[in-house]
Amino acid sequence: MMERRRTDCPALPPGWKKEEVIRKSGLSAGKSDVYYYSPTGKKFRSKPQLSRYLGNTVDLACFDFRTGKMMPGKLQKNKQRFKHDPLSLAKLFWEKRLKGLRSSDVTEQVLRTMRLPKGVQTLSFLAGIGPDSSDDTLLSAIASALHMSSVPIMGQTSGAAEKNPAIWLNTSQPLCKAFTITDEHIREQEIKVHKARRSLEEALMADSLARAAENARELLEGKTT
Amino acid sequence: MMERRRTDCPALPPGWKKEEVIRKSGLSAGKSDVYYYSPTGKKFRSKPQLSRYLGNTVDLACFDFRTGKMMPGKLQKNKQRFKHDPLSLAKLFWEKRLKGLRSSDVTEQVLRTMRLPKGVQTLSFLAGIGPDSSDDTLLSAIASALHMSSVPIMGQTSGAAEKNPAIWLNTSQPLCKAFTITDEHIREQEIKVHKARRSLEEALMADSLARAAENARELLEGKTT
DNA sequence: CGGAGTGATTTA
DNA sequence: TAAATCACTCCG
Repeated sequence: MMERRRTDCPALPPGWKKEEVIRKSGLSAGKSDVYYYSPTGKKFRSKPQLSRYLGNTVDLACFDFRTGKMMPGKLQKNKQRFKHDPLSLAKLFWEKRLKGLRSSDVTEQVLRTMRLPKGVQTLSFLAGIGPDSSDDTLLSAIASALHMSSVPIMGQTSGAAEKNPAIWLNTSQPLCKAFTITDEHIREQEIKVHKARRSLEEALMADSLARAAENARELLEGKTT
Repeated sequence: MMERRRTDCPALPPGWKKEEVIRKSGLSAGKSDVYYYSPTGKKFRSKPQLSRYLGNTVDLACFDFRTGKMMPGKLQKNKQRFKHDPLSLAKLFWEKRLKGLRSSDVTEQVLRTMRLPKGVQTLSFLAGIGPDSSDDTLLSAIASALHMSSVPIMGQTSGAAEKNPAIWLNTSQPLCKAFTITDEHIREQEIKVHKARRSLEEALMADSLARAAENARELLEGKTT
């Protein structure tokens, strides 16, 4: 059920165990904490603490506390290394999105996630969008464009949506977003999951759009510069 | 200038405070971080974060986060720095992309698109020499992203769906988004908090999207500045 | 689990 | 390159 199993850690001397505990609530819900246990059962919560204990018996310079593995490329600059490897990029994408989820301050999380990287932001001026516009504008512009051009409109929405007062629908417009939030009975864990999924959705969209827009920008600038 | 006293910030609404903290160790020792505190005590660590919170309540275009003062000559953001006729170029661009819209096998397309280094992506869609020998990759990515973002999460509790985002990829949905959060139980202590958060979330998102969609509609219907 | 403090990454 | 933003560690 839970991710609380202590696993062997090959990167450390025999007998050392690693454990990862997922945070269940609060601002950092979904994030995890990593612990290590010495052969004698002593718990270690950070790399410095581990280092102090092991002294020079083990060189932790390349030891990545979170993953529990030795990272040859020394420092955490490994991230940089992967940046240009397409496969790693794809992996990182999912990993990042799935992990960097905040559940509590959802409002800000979502808005921040929806903020588009440079590519799209640059594009926004192409779309003639005013200074006031948020990045959402561009997202919607794209969405609308797609919609108006080739995406068929299926039926509106389920009855659930219609009943909900929080819903926002504008049938006169190509882009509709409906929020249906029913909270009769709440179970916190459930919320986290749902919110996390929503964050994931947004993340996926933003990321894909960012990449696409980046190309667009390059194209357009290449033509005009 | 020095330590870490919270000072009033005249450039912001009454009650906002500014603080500068010098980093005392590590590689970045000696550098400083600037924080702001809302009247309610919430801490802000960057201008974007501040912006998101203040919304259009305060125009931060000229606000210099580090100094805490308005700098009239500082308009770095959202400014017209486009080169030729961006609007038509952009329109043309999207229009072209839209024609090759494909809804099948979007999963793979998205993944492939995300894997491609941006240089390759640009080339492939410019020259039509991509792996799929079409220049629809970008658009498909966008379409997929939109689909993903648009796929409502109905109340269903498919475990598969929760764990595999790709499952959403092939759904055909209008550009309507329905968020359904089904709550069962929640610890009483947290009910208020969560409800408050959701309310805020709804309000912000609905408003943001409404404005965005409106802008998009006007833009695409030919509104020319 | 929170969050101040610092590293890492992105932007200008 | 530095500055700004963001992410994460680490310890209470």
